[in-house]
Amino acid sequence: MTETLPQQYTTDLPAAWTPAEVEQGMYQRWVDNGYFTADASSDKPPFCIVLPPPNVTGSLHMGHALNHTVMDALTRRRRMQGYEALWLPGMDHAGIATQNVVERQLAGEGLSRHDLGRERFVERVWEWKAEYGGKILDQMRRLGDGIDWGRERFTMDPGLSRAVQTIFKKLFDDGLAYRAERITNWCPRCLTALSDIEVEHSEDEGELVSIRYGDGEASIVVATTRAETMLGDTAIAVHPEDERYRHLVGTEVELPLTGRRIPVVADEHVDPSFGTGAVKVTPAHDPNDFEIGQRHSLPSLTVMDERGVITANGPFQGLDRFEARPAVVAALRELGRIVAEKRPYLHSVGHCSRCDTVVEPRLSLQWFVKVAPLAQAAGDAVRDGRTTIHPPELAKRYFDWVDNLHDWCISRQLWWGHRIPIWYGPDGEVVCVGPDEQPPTGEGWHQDEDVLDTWFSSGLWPFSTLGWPDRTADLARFYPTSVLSTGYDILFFWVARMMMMGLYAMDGVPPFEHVYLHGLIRDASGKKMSKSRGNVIDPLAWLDAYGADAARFTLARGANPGSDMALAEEWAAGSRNFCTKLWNASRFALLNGATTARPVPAREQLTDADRWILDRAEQLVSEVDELFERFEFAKLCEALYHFTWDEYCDWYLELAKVQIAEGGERAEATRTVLGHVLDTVLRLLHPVIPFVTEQLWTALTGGETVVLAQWPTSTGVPTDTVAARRIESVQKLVTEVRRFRSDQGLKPGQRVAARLSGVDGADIAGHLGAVRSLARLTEPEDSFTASASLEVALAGGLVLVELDTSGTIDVVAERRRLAKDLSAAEKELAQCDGKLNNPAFVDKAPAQVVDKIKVRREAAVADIARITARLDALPEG
RNA sequence: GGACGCAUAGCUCAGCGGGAGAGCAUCCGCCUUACAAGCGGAGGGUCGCAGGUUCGAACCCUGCUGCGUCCA
Repeated sequence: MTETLPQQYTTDLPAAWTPAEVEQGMYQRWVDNGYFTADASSDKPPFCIVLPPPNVTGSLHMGHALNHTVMDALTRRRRMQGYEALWLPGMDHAGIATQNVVERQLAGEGLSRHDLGRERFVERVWEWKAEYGGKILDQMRRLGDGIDWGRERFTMDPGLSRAVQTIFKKLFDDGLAYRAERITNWCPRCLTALSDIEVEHSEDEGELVSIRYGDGEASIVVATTRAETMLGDTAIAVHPEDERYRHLVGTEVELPLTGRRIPVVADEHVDPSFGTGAVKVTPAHDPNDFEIGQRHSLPSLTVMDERGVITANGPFQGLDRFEARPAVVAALRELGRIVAEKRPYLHSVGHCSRCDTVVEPRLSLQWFVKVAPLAQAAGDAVRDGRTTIHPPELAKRYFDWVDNLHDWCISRQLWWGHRIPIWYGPDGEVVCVGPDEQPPTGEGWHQDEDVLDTWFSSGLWPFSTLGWPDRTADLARFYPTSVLSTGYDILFFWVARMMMMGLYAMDGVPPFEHVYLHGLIRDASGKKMSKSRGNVIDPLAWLDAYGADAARFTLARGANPGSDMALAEEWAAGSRNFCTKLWNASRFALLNGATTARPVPAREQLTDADRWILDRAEQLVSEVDELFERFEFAKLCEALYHFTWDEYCDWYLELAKVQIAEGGERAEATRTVLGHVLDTVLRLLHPVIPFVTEQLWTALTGGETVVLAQWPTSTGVPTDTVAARRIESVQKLVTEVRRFRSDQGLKPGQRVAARLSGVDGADIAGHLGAVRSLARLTEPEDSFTASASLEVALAGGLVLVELDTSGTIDVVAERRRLAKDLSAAEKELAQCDGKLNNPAFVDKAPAQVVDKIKVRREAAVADIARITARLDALPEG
């Protein structure tokens, strides 16, 4: 057979894989050729992932890199499986973050947003976006994201803004969006309300001050960590059953420093066992106090402005809240009102998740979404299995949240965002304006000043990006989406809200079939990465140093469901080594004429090694498939790594060398097996490491691209167990000889004459050439004198290997080697006897387990006898 | 304060009822004609502690300790 091998490809393959030189051009070719462009009109089954939109201000961090690797792998595999695969990109407008960035820029020019005015400021933000926004999109290209760039979306785009307005109107009309005066989480720095989950609690050091209110008989001690709020107290509350204070309920006591008299009220929500059992009530500055105030019709006295500066008349007016606190305490101390002070006092303090400023509960008029009915539906969709959460342990957390949800504060006192489509009339009219409606005009009409929470528009992402509210082809084709992949840290912020909004907007159809939640990235010692710790690893540094494939493989390989991932530079280097290994193995295969141009010959024309590696590849396909379906990225990477390195490279390539050396039909058959197995591996690896596999696969097959290659499927050929057993025997024999050689200090390259007996019984007579090649043994010649020997127990029987080491052997080393084997066998025997001598075990354990132990025992006994005999035969060392 | 998760080799993690595993790190020997980003070999663990269930527990149950996360 002298047919043409695809030589043009083999010679094209450089000696080394140089990702930096190849990746960008390769990526651009993929995009230009439209491989990632989804066709809504095809008749393929749909597969769709919407990208969790990164902030327009953001840049790529490891968490993104992980999530993108996952999404890309899922999408690429489906594409290869023949799905119409759409991975839809975009960004969100990040209200507070973006406004902050542009305000900082303005501050550099000595301006505030108020100097520009709302309209000009918003223009300015758009200008900023055009110039600096979306850096992350370019970084995504470097990662190799197989994304449909033609469908890129932005939450502030006209289409998505229209979706926001439409859904707001629907919520308003259904009575699910309402305006109310409530205590909300307020950031005195960002000057806006926040939703509950945008507040992060931490245990901070503060002070607990006990203050005596009233005098003499009518005095009550209350404790507080926020002394300055006492200026706004309008009552003291005690538990109605509390005997200590029963006589005071209904009376009034003097509020120090203010001269005001405030009532003592009885409220069941007061915990009589905490502190003195009496609490001060500041309805305008505390959510619990607000509730008490409502129940007892107490006035709400606001004593701070939006920046946290005291407004109450008196000596504290104009002080910041943190200056006012010690000042108030000092003044109270002077009056002899301080009963106790505990400092430092650890307690939970809320911080703005954006800027870390201590959140100030503030009474204000805000818009809310009534979430109860939406949350119920969102919970049910998961409960009844229409949407599956992976890993399932996280579903419980999801339920806990959606089942105990407070109404969602959606208005933000910002300028950058979707302005609330509510117009107020001169006579108190409130009109909600839909997307195709004209807002009312005329004297006294004005639009609500606030914008909507960014998460409100993000919540619409799975359908707004597909064209909703229009009934587009994309929407019909790709909704509900297949998988939503994101970190579990935004399960509530985003996933739960998309579930609520999707079910609400799309007639009860949930937005995803599967929700995959990956873990968080940590440093090598398991600590959270943060700028302050200085342990952040920049993914771009990895892309530069090791290539995109290595970075991706590292992340995918660490992605065990439900657990966080520790990362270190060595991990990436290891992945780079794997890519190099794959490269070199492919180069070897190609240099030796590996090909997919011919089909693999019929089984009976193949060797045990061929059949074994083909069967293993077959098993690998099913294993990888199953692991993909279960989102087990770490395990599927491990399986691919192990097969490629430990089986294909370490054994089959070595065995193939022997077969190719035979020449003729054997060599030709080997070339097709080499080629087909490599082809399978490259296709299986492509979703995770797209670049190197593309170059190798096109070189191997001459095909246009592996991006569109067909995903491997099982052929259904049954495993050849005889071939597998023989190869395992060869592996064991070779390994034992190598071990002997190493123990005896024989150089790896040194060829040693050897005589093998018992190979027929062990059923490996056909593999002597391979054994000799892999163990570096040569045929015994006439002068052969066995100076050393070892026995290897194989599945079929014992093999004796006699070696001519042309000299003496290291008796001490050999004795040590045998002693070790003996000790292992004795331990095995003891273990087996321990079980078999236990009547309860023999009686109750399943027969197959008992039989297995018996077989193991027999083997151990035989080993002991054999090794003991050899030790006895050994000369004194 | 409530809930959950995790404790397995030096490090990071698999395994979750019947012979303790991987990657990295370590030690020894090698530039053996694809690969020193490599090859061959080796060492290393009372599977957090204490009970219990079971013929049998790293694995199931209870308690404890330590660490972490989420919610208040």
